[in-house]
Amino acid sequence: MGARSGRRAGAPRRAGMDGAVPPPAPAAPDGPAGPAAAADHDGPVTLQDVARAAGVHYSTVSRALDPAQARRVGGTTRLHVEAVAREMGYRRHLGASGLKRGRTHTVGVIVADLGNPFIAPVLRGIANRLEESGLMPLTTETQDDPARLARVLNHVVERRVDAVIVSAARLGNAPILLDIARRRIPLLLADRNVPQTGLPSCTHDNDAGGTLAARHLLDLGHRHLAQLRGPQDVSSFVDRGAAFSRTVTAAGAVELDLGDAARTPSLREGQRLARLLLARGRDRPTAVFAQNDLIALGALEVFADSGLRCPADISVVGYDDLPQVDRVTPPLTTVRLHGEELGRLVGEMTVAAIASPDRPPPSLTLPPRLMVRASTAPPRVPQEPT
Amino acid sequence: MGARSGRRAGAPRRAGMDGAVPPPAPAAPDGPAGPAAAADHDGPVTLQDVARAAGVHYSTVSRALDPAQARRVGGTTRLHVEAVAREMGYRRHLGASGLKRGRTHTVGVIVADLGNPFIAPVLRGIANRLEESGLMPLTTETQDDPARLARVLNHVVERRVDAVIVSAARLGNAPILLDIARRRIPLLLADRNVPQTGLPSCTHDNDAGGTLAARHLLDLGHRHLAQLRGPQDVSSFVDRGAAFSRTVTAAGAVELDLGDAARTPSLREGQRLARLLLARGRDRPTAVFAQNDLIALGALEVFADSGLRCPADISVVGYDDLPQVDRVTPPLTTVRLHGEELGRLVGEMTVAAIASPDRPPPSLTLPPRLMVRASTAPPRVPQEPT
DNA sequence: AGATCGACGTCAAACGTTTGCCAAGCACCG
DNA sequence: CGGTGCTTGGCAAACGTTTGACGTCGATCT
Repeated sequence: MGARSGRRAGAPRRAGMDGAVPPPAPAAPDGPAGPAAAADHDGPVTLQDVARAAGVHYSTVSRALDPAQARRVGGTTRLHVEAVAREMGYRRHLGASGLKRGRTHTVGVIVADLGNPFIAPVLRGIANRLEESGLMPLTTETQDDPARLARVLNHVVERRVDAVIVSAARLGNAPILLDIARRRIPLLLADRNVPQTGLPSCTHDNDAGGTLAARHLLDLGHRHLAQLRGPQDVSSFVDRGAAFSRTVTAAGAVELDLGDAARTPSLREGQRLARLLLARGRDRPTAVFAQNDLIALGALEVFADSGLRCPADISVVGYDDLPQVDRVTPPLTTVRLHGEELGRLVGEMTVAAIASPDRPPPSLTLPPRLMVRASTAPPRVPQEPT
Repeated sequence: MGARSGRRAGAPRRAGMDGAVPPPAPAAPDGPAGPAAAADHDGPVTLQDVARAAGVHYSTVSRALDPAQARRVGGTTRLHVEAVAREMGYRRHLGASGLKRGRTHTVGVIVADLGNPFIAPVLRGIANRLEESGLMPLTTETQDDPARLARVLNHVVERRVDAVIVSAARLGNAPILLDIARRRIPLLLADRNVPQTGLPSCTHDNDAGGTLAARHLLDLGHRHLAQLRGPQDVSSFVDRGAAFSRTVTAAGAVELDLGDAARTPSLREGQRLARLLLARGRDRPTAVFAQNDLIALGALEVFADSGLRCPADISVVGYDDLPQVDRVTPPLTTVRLHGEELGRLVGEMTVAAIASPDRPPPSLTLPPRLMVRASTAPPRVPQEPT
């Protein structure tokens, strides 16, 4: 080497912002993070640059800066190198590092809908847990579009993420998920399961949740019930629906089959289903279980518009306990999930899966909890008090 | 290489799921994305592997697969190579590619709080626009913690993102932001501005928004007003607050100075400010401008709890028009922003900034719009009808 | 004193791509 | 038939790291 052009010659150069920058104030020329200057080429500072400046070989710099290898280099040298590196604002190039080490310290996180309030705590839990292990989530949403899921998976594969967490899985996505698993990329399912794949998952106990909802309504005395179902290609909805039905039937009460389900777990679809329900006329149940809060909110709205009072005329149970549902009218009885905890756990599982890819972590379920509020009450005229 | 252990010997192995797998069905052995097999080593398929299988040099494969270079290779060869690559499930290693090309096709996106409903559409807008240009957002939240912001910025720098979009900027973050800019990483501010830095930004017109809110209340006849301020180190709140005050004063009405501001733009802080306001007793204004909807919701709750009726006793204007605020009681009058549009625009700016890093794109502002609902009404006893 | 050892550094070969350059082959033209 | 130009494909040098395999140098042991 040695024969590179000039060294620390030339003007300091204030790397960055040469082109028209409107306001003058450069404000704090030396930020807290150091000058970040002094490479003899443009582009970021490299190991070479630091090595030259510190007067050692670049492999020494690499070792000095890697805690795991730091004992391979003398104490004073290490301190010196560290000082120089900090001074120059060196940041290691994780892409290059990953090329060599085969680890990108990045985990793909794929969710269905960032706008669903339920997802934020989950992401927070994941991010916090991953950060503890030096990993960073690469989050994307699919909007429940299979084509988009495929594209996103492609992106994360190209980026060679260390693992993928999918919380956007629909039952039909099994093949494409298995394709990822076949690439030996650890794949974890969060919140939504796809049992046929046998992939490790961390979900809420939808079975328990559905049972909870049913039992509550039965205990109140309801004998005519119905469900406003979420998309039936999502395990969570199927499971909680099945548990609800099972419990209702076992109690000898009757469940009206609406014959349709929401295409997306959204307010709008909740409205549609509610209208469908009202169309049943005299057949109408005294209580409904909306398979998630958004559907419940949509339904409440339709009920109110058609003069039906909740809970006097009809009781409504939701699912998820979204942030504001205790503030709508009437405050919604719902099943509470602990999103952040779930995120944290799946983060934990991910770390484990990366550490030993051949031994996938066991699946987990979290218990839900019923939040009783004002949207449920005994039926006005208790049918068949038995 | 060559002398690695076994090849395609051994059982199929169902990659990554040896441990207890409950359901049997392997489901669709060949997914739509191809077999993804047949490298003579473990780990992902490389150019070398494809080249060997196709009987050409790996540089030829590289070219055949790059649309921009594809004309450098003969038609039949290209088709053959493409077929083999698809067959083998080859995915290019973006890390390695980025090392050579200096482009990661990744953009860091930093937001304050993923749980804030306002942010989801913004992220959607950004993601959609970026995807059109083959970029992928790397999204993280800082929870408005400066230390966390620093960590996150460090992460994205280490990953050599092509640009960074910061929507979590507080005014005090100027130095650390400039540190990024000094590294010649294009940096765009979304929603929140930091004027001192002169960085390009895309924000809502908070000046217009604050004016809109003030004018509405003044037009209703209110003469005694107050603001429930958001964090005063965030440009958006400062700006809309200033505009509000200016308009109120110009109209000769009086604004009560609460002497405090929310530490975070959250429901809880809204409650605190509302209690502070009530403590003023007989001094109480007839209308308040909450600088965002969460604060407004918190305040509404406190008002209701203390027997104050809205809008009869006190009018409330919010800001953001969050998804559910038309469904609380009373439906909230608020200023609507178009988050997705903002996201899209900042995505656009980002693409431009990456294309020509020396010519930062001009800043933009989007006009807000007042949504009048039931939380505002004329004061019960119009003071000084003039 | 010679062998051995530990500590500290350097060398150089990867990792998977991209790409400037060269060479071979071919067609075409004068 | 020689020259020119075009097409196609191979070669090899990067990009910034990591890391196994040496060296070198003192110090310690026998």
